[in-house]
Amino acid sequence: MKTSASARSETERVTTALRDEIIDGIRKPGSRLVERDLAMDLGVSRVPIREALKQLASEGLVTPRPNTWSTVREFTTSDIADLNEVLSAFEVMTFELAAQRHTRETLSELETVVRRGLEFAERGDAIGARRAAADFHEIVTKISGNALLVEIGGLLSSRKRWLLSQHDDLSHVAEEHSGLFDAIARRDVGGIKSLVLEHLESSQKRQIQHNELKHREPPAEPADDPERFRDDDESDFENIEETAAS
Amino acid sequence: MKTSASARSETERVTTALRDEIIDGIRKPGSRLVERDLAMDLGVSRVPIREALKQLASEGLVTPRPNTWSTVREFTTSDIADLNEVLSAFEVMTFELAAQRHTRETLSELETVVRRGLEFAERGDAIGARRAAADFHEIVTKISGNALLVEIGGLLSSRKRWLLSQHDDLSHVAEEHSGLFDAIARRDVGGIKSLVLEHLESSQKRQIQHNELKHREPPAEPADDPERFRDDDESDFENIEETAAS
DNA sequence: ATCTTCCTTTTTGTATACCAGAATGAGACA
DNA sequence: TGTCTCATTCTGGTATACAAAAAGGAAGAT
Repeated sequence: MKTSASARSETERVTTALRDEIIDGIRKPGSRLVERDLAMDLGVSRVPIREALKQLASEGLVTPRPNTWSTVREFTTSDIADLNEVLSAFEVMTFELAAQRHTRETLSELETVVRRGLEFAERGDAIGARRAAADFHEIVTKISGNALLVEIGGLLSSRKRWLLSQHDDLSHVAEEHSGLFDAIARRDVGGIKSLVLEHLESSQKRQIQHNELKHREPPAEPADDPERFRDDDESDFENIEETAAS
Repeated sequence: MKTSASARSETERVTTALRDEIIDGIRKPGSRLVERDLAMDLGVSRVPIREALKQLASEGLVTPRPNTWSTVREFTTSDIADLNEVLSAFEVMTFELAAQRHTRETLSELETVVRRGLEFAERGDAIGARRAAADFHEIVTKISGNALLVEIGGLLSSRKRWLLSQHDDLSHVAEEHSGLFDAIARRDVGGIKSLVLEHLESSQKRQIQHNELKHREPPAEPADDPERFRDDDESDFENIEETAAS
């Protein structure tokens, strides 16, 4: 039961398990993540749990609070706006680089995934389509040839997966990926930017549309902030100034 | 002085200490980071050390290897190229947003730092100038108003500090920061991009100039990647490895 | 002399137990 | 009703132990 699959360490297994549970909505936003409980749940000691929680915190899926339990992150509309904003810069860059640097092999790998995505979408397999969509972006990042970009892509991948999990109409996504693939294939470095931005924008619209419908009930506090400013959570985050001293 | 009272946890203290030692070159690239030894060195148990190492690995300052010791990261020219590439997208976005979203208060805070940088540079205080330069970028990121951008900026900050530590002529940097500040102040969203790119480029030139070639081999893969050259000259001598450990 | 193979050492990964201190939550008190 | 106090709950950290994996070296084979 615990020896599920190809995982090299307990920490990794735990991290993967928790991440999936959070993204799949099994762990509700705002719910407590208590180390001892998780340790018993997953049949390991507190050590791997601690490391997993730290990792997931860095991926933005859990909200740690000093000296107390962590919680499953509650994404606000402003969080999502920030994410889309960042994505619009990073993805453009990634695709432009990929269009320049792809090779025969990497391109055919990408084509396979695009095809798979289209098939899944056509026959209504949301889970498969989502996986293909995530794979597509991951492979494009790899093709970009920039190791740091891959790293950042990995950091953002959980959030991206979360975004994808928020809307179920994946057919547009698959088609747009197909168009993006074509642009990469013909090395259309100049034209790919607008395609990427359109892709993000249309994806964004579907998020909002879908999001407003499933308005989750406040787990604790109805922290509704229509403004751009974040009200709560000013405590964590590295203190910017602090060490000034001089 | 160095260890100001602002450290909240052992892990944080350890992380800061190790990070500084690595960036300042006290810990040589490639040297071993053994948990038990570090624990004794820094007078703590293995747990904070482990967490610090994990953190620093995510910041790209240490290279972890499964089931063995970590090492201080050896930056290759390709690593630096990747970093500059990412930075050129990241910083442009950051500054464009900052130019749009700054307020009276944040602007004056920024001005203070710019002034400080100029003063330090003028009187040849490299350490102070470097700190001011790092602060400048950090504050601009904050002004951008995008929490995720701040997060990514934090992740990249160690690498940026490392870059800064590689060249000692900080007067250009301070002056360019002053120019960037002006552009932000006058909300010159259209014109700031070229300024940022120039800033990065000139900084990059000084890096190369100062940076003696110390390469390592890129991951074993035949570079089917003709566009891009990262000047591989021969060498890759049996690197110094952990000659010292002192 | 160089390449394998085997064995010892080193070091991490994980478990377990325990403690101090901070945050929480509930009850006492004004 | 509000706030103060205090027990409880958790985390952050220490210490210790042990299995498993990698590294390093030595013996043996070619």
